[in-house]
Amino acid sequence: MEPPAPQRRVTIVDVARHAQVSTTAVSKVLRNAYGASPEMRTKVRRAIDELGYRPNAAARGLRGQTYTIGVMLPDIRNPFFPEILDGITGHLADTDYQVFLGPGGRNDEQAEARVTDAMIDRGMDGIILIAPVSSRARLEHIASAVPAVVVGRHGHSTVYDTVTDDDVAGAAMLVGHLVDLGHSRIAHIEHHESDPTRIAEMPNAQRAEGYRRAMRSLGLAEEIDIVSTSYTQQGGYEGATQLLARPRRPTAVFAGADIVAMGVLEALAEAGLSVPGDISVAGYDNTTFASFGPISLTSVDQAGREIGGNAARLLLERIADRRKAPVQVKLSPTLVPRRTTAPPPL
Amino acid sequence: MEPPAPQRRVTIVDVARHAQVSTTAVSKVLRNAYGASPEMRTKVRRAIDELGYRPNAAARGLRGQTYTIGVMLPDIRNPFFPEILDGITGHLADTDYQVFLGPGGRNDEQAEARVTDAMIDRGMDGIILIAPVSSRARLEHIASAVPAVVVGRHGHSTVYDTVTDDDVAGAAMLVGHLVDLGHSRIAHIEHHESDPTRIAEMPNAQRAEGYRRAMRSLGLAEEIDIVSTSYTQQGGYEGATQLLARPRRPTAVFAGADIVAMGVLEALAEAGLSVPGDISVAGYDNTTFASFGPISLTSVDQAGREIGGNAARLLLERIADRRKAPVQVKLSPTLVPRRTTAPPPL
DNA sequence: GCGATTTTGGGTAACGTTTCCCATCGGGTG
DNA sequence: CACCCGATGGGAAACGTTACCCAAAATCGC
Repeated sequence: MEPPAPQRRVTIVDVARHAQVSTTAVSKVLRNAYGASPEMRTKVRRAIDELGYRPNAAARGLRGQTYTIGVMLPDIRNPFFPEILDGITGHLADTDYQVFLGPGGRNDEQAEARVTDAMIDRGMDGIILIAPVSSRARLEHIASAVPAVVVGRHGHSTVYDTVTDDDVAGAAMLVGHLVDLGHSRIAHIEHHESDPTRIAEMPNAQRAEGYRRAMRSLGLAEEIDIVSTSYTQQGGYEGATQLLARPRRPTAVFAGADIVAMGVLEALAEAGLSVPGDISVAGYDNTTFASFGPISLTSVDQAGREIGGNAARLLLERIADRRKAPVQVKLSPTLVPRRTTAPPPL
Repeated sequence: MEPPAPQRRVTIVDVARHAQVSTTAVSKVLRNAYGASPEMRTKVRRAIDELGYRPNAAARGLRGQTYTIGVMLPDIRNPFFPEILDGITGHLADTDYQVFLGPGGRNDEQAEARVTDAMIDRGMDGIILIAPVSSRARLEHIASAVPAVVVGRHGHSTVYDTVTDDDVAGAAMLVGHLVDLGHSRIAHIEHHESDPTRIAEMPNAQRAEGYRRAMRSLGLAEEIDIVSTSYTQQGGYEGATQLLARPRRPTAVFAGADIVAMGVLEALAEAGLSVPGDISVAGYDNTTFASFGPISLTSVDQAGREIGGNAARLLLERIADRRKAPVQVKLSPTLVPRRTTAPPPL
């Protein structure tokens, strides 16, 4: 008794033999290439179905395309990514491309390098980098090896396309909202960024800049008050603690990200302050939990699906023509007022 | 002026020439295979570094391994997955394997099939399926094509290993906790499952079963009250609405998942009921937002990292020996009491 | 009708690795 | 000193697909 033979996979040769044609013909049919008559097509397709043939991606990759798109995701916990991903997969659903996600590590350039290298090694046809923290040079290096689209990094490049949300405008909208409610002492918690090559490109910097500009243009330059921590719950907690220690406490806190706002809410609750009665709080990203009843956080919604859809579209265009001129798409966020913002106490 | 040649990638042949050895020798060094002297190894490694050579995964895949592990993720929004993923990547960090995530679709067997087929087409060395909804037959089919580990499906198989959390025990712990607080009218919101081939295998069914058994063994068989909706926020909202319409309202609601509990909290808030003053609420999964200050949801923590770590370990073992006997690992959850549960109103 | 052109189909050489061999070389054994 | 053996290195054939050709047949233009 032999062990059951590990059943060799059906190859293009098997299909060719079964359909009584050449492998070239089968290949042409598979790729909808020129040079196959309608009868040939139906004959081959029938053989494919009968044998349950599926092309071997490795063999294809050796010759060129792998029909695979890589999406680098630095932090899978960021609840904002699913929206982008939906946009990407939605756009790619009708194509032959398959999307795979490469998990990076939070703020970890090395992990990003590892993942992107792995994608390149695997001959992926294109890469979408979501909010990468890698240096500009590194991004250009990647893009020179494979068609790439960068999401969430402001700043132009000659080799890759970018899709961003207008963070400056979003921050300004939020400040406007708070001012309309009657606030003037509005503080901001930002993510600390030290690397000079990245500084202006990162969304956190843009949000802080949008905050500054809006405050100035609304005549509140004197009230500008920024605390630098990080875009984490912990960062929000610490930031709020610092703000509460101010002699003149702010009446509203604009946290640079929803997760930061969570930390702020926690600190305020511990301090016995009510939201929005004593102090208003707003986040950014409109993540899933922002809408949860007990939280109901005022936030700014980035058009996640559109970001993803645009990224996918640009990538396909770049795959089709690697030397096309790079495009920058900037989308507009929308304000989502909820129950954590209200007029300041009298 | 030529356009800059698209700079051919460095191949094993280039390395061999540069080191003045055969490609065979380079290959041996790369794979730490037998038949290369120490001097040969250093010489080749130097050439690899100098040229910045990286092996082409497609070519490797054509001959055998791709050093790629696929993780199928049906719902990227489920905030419980990152823990599992951390466990997986942590376990695989020191190996040559690279992890890629394949996004499925919520409760979408077809999407799962598409992703898993794509993984097989790409010659991935092994696949981890997280909480798949596919039929048993389909899972066995996958596992017969490639080493596979299934996470979150109870029920044994002869071809794949499984890693699960003891959902029956987790549900029982939660019921015990509520009973200890003094509750007896404890209702449960479950995810409706109709497919008979899956029914006993799915975690939702196990949680409901754990609830039933615990209620019975605590002498509360009469009080068993299950509402069947779905594991979504909407499902929680609807479930709670149904429960509030009961003539004898429950004093505690055990939602089958944290996200369900969010819907419950929303419905209760709308009904003007306070939590936990009027009614206690508990979830399951201990997702990130459960710990947020304003929510502070009592939940059950699955040992996510351990689940992932075990899955990765079992997969590597199975890759090493495809005919080893299948293993079932069942881990124990822990209760995380927070502020949404308290003694019932008098 | 006849040369020119288009359509149709296939042969075959890559692509970059791995793996199965075999050849060579030193040195130990009888 | 003949023989054998282990260690070391390399030649060459796959792996499954695509793309560049070329040949034959069918169609077209006049």
